[in-house]
Amino acid sequence: MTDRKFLITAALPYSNGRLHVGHIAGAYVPADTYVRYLRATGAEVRFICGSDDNGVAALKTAREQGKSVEELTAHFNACQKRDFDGLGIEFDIYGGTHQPDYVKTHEKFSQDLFRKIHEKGLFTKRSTKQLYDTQADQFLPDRYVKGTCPHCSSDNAFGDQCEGCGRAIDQLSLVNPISVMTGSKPELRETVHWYLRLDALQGKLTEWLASKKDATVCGAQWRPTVLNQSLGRIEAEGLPERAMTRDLTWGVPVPLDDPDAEGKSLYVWFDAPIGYVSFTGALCEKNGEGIEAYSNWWKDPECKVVHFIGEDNIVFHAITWPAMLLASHDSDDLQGATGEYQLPHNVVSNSFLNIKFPGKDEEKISKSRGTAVWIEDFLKTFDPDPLRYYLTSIAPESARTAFDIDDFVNRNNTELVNAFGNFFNRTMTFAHKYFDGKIPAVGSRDDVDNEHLVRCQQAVEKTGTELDACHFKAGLGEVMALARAGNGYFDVTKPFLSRKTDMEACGRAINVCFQTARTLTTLVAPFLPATAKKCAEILNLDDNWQSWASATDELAAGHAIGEAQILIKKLDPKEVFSDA
RNA sequence: GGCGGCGUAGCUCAGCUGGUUAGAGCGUGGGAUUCAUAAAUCCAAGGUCCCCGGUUCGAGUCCGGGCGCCGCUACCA
Repeated sequence: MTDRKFLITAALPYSNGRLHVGHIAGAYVPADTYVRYLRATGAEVRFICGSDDNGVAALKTAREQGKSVEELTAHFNACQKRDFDGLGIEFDIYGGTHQPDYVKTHEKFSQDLFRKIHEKGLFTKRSTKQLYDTQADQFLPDRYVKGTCPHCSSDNAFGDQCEGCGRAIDQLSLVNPISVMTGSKPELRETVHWYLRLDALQGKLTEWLASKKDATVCGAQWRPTVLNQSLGRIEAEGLPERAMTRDLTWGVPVPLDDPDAEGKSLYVWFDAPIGYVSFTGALCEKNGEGIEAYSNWWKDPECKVVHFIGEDNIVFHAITWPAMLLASHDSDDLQGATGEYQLPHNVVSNSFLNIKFPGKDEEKISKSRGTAVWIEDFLKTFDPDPLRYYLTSIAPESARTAFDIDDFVNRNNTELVNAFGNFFNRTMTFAHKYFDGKIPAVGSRDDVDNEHLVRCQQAVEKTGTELDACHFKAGLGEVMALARAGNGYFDVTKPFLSRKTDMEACGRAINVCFQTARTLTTLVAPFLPATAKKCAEILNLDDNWQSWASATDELAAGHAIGEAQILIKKLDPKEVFSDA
């Protein structure tokens, strides 16, 4: 087990806004849970994230807020980091593609990869016409041009799609185009860009993706949506060349000795995933291994790279990004030979989270419509673990689900508190009342005791199996099932009766309850780290308590436990709603 | 239009390569109990597994068709 090596990434949040529950449910809680589990099994893991700072969207927001783009992205980078910290999502490094401490390294990595692909002849240089905002002094992406729809004459049409009739629009066919950046009338200009030859890579990519269909062959369970969406797309439309450069100065400069490259940046979707690599380099440097040690993670076939993303990122992480990596290869090895960038071992994607307010229909989370539940606000009222619990239990693993504050409170109270918290609490208080705060003697266990202990062992295995497969909802379900089984055992053995008649039997039962609590502590740790830590303190466990292998190590009779305390607070729906 | 996902108990959802009386949690009704954050536990009621057809000894599970909801369709990330 200890020879396993993983590099886990969570999607880089774009640094022009705060984080809401949808972001967290999609990529971050699952990734953090996975990392914690892998570490518990003894794997060597690095967990990488950071902000995606480049691109025109940050410029636009900065302009709207009257800030410099550096100021804006630094601000939100810090906000996001705070939110992650508050939720117990612990990256080994939280970088930023244009943050002062990372931008140089990031540029170097991005430019190196671009050059490498260029040398391999997998870019096509081509000229196109595009709208230009003379006031903002920049070319306008489709979405940044507004105008009248050529189909339905709606005034609410953008350069990519009409909001009125929903039809796709060519930017140049818009009637009376207006720049969203400045409101001025754009003019048509000629521009040159470098296009990635996805067409040339299509065969290899298809083969690579197809190899992920069989988990027993590739060793990773790809979610059907990720695979089918990507393969379906390629099969239906093929892969055309895609521009990987933009007319923009806020980004990574195009590293070519070519007058046409002047004033151009790499497309933000080209450089963003390279952030995973450059932040790894920065982490290695910080750890004193030197920046080049990144290759121990990225260019070693023994290391498994797993990306956690939201559904909007599927195409980029399952097609474009692997294409970039493939394009850099000298060998024909699909996954990457030693010394070459390894293609992702898995891409784990969740659907989006909708939101459901009391008395209203389920709807999309939207900043502009004010339907987002911000992490910052949430953490002012609630502890992080109930949110982690809720988001994992309703995780949109196969279809969209909805965040419902009513449901959140209910699940917290009826599941987390009543089943899990209560089992701990009744065991602890019982031991304090009748066994002087010490683990009672094992006694001579009977079938009921032994069967329950076997049940604990099975829970460890089942939870592990689910987590290995990135089935977080199911994994958490196994943990909760054990907590319920613990309650069942308590009720069947009735130590509260035997304490009056047979202290040996009473102690025996409580001893088994403690072993169960011990196991639960390790099992719940990947999901609810703060709660697990509390459990470990209460149980007075040694430093190795998170190790999966030690989950069923028995607490010795006589072992002293700490004070009993409430693990999870019960929430009063009335108070919660008055806040919302 | 094309591609993809979803449609299973009142609610939220599990059901891998087809196989005994279709599962869990919540909710509801009831029993028994008191160590516990008035919690736990046990039992029960509740389903045409969206519809039609096909393959099969046998389909919620595979195939074809249809209906409904949703997402994607790349140069906004």
